[in-house]
Amino acid sequence: MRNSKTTKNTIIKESANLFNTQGYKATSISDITKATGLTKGAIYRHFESKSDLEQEALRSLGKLMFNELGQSIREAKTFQLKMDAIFSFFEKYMETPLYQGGCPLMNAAVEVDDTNTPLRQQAYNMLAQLKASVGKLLENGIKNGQIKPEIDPGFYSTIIIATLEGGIMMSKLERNKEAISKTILHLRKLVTDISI
Amino acid sequence: MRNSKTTKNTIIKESANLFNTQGYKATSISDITKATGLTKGAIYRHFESKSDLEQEALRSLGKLMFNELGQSIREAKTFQLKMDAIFSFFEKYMETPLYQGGCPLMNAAVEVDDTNTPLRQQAYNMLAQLKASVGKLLENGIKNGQIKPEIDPGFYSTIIIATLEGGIMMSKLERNKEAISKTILHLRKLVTDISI
DNA sequence: TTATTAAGATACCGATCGGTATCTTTGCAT
DNA sequence: ATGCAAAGATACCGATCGGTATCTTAATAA
Repeated sequence: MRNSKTTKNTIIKESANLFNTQGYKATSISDITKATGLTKGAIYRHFESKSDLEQEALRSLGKLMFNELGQSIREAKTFQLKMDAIFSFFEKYMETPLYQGGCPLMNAAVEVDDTNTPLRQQAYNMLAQLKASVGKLLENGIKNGQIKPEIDPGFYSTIIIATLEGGIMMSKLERNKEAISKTILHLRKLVTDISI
Repeated sequence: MRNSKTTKNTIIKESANLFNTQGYKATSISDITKATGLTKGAIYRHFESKSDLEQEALRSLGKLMFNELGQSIREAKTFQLKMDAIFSFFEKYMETPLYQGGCPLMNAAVEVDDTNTPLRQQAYNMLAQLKASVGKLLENGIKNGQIKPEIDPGFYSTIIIATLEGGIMMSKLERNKEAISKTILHLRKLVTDISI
């Protein structure tokens, strides 16, 4: 019947775009009806509440992000190339057609960090997953003798993510790639420094 | 008459706290009446619109930030100590009584970066000012023979700010100082590296 | 002491918020 | 072709939004 799954996905995609650009609280169901061409009644048939939709939207953005990131990493064969893949992924945040509004992790994190909502827990989990991914890469780099064994994966994954996210924030505000490009240049040097 | 200036300052301070924790759009005038004990009529006697109040609140947060930062820097006498002053200032963001909700620059930036509001321009100016401050410090360090002359102040000020802001975002989300402490440890090493 | 005037309170405005009860339409199984 | 169940539209709910007109209260100058 007017394919339920398809429309649900449409709602998630359109609302994810709105949430990620305007913010979660600042985006109304009315905004989503305009973006989807559906009515409020139709939307509430697929989602229990706005909070429910927010969570599904962020989950969708997270999947998009980690799928793309994971694929890029998998395709790169050496440690240095895998790190490069991460860097170019984040550099493309400024113009990626994957989703608009910048990094979904940062957007959600800054909006909800002072709350105790399901969305906050979700953002927290996204950050943990990202840290684990980068950390795992560094661990493997050590195992394979590509990185100096004395480096701490937990430490460097934090440094790398913080630098990237900060660079994205600055580039989004300045509306050019300067900041993110500089931070990535710096991180490439960092990777060289810890490489054998 | 019931000191106008004092009440205006109260409104700015209380609303700044709310804006910086809950977000600008997510904070209603009603929230501000509850926080100040004043009525809507009283608030609108001092501010033309909510947007006006938002701008004055962010301006107030910016002043607080730059005054405190500027004083810490002025009190430190060597380049390395001045950089240290910046780092400890940002490390204290997690628990400072100066204001709640984390870095006002990042909070405003992430909320408004996809808009074309006066608030966005204000956040942009704050970032420019912060970059200029750190850049100036690096320039002086070169002049005084404390930093290697080949380093680019614009480059390093971007790196330093991005890393700090990213660290704050992570620490706010994780609700502990781990991330910001790690990023600062990394930046201290960076400062050592570019020092003579 | 009183007149003046600014500060603050009260009561309201239309619009929009998230949400829902109910009706209509559509696609599919029979 | 027809009955049925699911998808979507319509019309509404009370609450709250930003904002304002008007009234009351209080500080000050005379």
